[in-house]
Amino acid sequence: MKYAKIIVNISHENLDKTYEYAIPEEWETYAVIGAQVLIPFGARNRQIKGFILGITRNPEFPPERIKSIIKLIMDGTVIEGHFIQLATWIRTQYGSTMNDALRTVLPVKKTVKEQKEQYLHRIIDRERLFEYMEECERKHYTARYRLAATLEEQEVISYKEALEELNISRDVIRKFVDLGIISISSRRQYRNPIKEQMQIEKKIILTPKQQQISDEIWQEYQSGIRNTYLIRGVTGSGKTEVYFDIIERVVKDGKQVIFLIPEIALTVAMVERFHQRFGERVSVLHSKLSDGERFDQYERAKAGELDIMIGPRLALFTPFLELGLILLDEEHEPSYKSEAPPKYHAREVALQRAKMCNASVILGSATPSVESYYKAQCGEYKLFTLNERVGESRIPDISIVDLRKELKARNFSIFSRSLREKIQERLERKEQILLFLNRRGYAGFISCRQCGFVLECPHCQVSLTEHNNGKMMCHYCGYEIIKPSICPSCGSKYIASFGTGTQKVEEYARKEFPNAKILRMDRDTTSRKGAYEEILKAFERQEADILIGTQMIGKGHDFNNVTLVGALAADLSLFANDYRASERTFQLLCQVAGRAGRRERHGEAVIQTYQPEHYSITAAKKQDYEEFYQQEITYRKMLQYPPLGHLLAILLVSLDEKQVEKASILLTEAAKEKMGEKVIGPANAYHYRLKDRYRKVIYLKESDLEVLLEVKNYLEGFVDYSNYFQKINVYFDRNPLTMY
DNA sequence: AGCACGCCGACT
DNA sequence: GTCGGCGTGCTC
Repeated sequence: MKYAKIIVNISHENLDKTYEYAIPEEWETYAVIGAQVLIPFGARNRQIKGFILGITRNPEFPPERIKSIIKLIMDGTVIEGHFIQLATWIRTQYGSTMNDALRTVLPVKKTVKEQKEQYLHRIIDRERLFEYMEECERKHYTARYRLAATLEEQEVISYKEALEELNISRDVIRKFVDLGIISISSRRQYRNPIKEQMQIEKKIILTPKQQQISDEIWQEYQSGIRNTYLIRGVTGSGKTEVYFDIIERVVKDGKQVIFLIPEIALTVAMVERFHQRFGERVSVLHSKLSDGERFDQYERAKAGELDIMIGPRLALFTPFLELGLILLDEEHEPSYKSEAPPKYHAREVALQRAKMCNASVILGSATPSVESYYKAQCGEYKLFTLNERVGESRIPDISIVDLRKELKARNFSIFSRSLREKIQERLERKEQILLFLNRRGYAGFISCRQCGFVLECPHCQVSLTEHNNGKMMCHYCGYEIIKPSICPSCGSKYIASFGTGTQKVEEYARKEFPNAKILRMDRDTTSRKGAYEEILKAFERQEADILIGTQMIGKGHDFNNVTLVGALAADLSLFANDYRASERTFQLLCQVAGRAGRRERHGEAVIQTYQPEHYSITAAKKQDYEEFYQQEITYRKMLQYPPLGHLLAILLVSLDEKQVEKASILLTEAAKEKMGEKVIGPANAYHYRLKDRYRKVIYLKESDLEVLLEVKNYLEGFVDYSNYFQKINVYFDRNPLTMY
């Protein structure tokens, strides 16, 4: 008798394990890994769906208690065992529940998750509710009273809130629905269909260099070699043309292609270009599509109606049957890393999927991630470089302004003298200006405005961040000191937290340039739907002279009339408290400088900084990736940060402060047993208290990935086994992009 | 998630 | 005694 290990199709943590079922003989040939099955579950044997994760002859569960599979579900949604395998790989690599891993990989399970955002609405008036509350009080229905009292105050509360904060069981909520006191609603998603575009045949002739890259990759492909390629091409060098040429060849060969882009905001423009070149056999897949639309795209892909799928991360899981090539454009972008568990990196998963289906991978970027470039240097990836810009556009002149000198000259404004002059000039000439505030990862570090000194952790070489208790702290190891009042390096009293936001910049700009029309783009002004595009379009139509924004303004749109870009405080991201700060700063500065003078007009960029000698900034001025990389890799080597070592963040979250404290110590001890002093922490997370939950973080640093994954597996088991973790959520994040 | 079980206060 | 609310623990 054969038995199947099955995971049930209900999204709940308690059910995140496999159950063993007997396979009836008549189904044996179809019962393969990845197959969908109908099984009896629980005392009532209610029929639910599940997936086969493995097959065995020796069950772990007492055979006499094992039930049998009812039938296999073969309604066309035969999910390739391929995806189950990929989910298993993701689970072991990144540490998540199997359910979470399956949900990201399989479209079917996605819909289950969406029901989660539910709300309880009071549908009777307060008077009648009062009556009911009295009745509850009389009868000592404590849980019902709690819920009724809350509903008396607020008409709507979230399902989750009721369960967790009021400690109400689901039965009570169901009872309230039956009694007609409340109704339950769930949030819906918006439709966002693809606009059909007329197909315009455009044949572009590649430059010799572009052609050479395409030919070389194609030659290998044809002779059966599957490889990973990294194309480093400066902005405007025509990487896209190379992509298109290879895609066309792979498609003509009868294989399918996945083209990944970093963000949804960029899809529309990209899809248009693909439509013009490849016609109808192209589609998009992203989270803003409705369930139905998304389902259709999966179906079309499976039915062989599509050759190319474009989209952010999730497009990676398009069920193509003969995948030949995966491309990642702007491969260095942090949005390729998932923020929700499983916290996978699309680049790594792409490589894994490619390996499994015998496909090639092309990574492209003007400023590749240090990880990828390192692998290219080691010969693991094949590197191509495109150094020349195509057409007339030239690289802008970039100048660096030392803000310390501004202070000495008693200029306390956020605009240096030279930037102010240049802005004035552009305003007179009716040209446009982008002001860029580099706020990513900004975490309240302290710097000296006289000498540029930044307080750093002596153990981790990241900047310390300020806490409201007057202390400075390291979020890797928990090291802390009392906030100094004078600069430890030069004794100046101009030492303060660097806290300029975009609103402040706007205020200052209005004061300095009262006649200029100013637009601001940040999280506040773009929270409304479509606001992002509106602001960009308005600026494109030259309805404003100055656009102020964060890294959002660095991407996508080409502004013809912009001839000046100012990075107001390049240091802001340089001293974010994570080891990728330098890399990110260099990438942002290169990108944003590239926004100046995209076409015939010549552009200029001004970088204001307290750290003019920092290699991220000097290399950005020269637009010299090689120089930046050499510096950065030495530093990573020294501290064993990725790509030379591996880092695993473990985040513990709980409503109970004491419990999370205790659990974090236990987990640290367990980790230390396995890998000794390579365990750092536990420390309080940067947002120690977030949404009423307490958060502790532990870091593991290890050069051997296999060893690290082994320890991670051990700790996962430890968490499952130990009683101390019942009310604690434990999240794993390997090579995190954000620091906790 | 859904169901059974057992505890406990309230009601006849 | 019996009924019903409410929390807990299990599901192959």
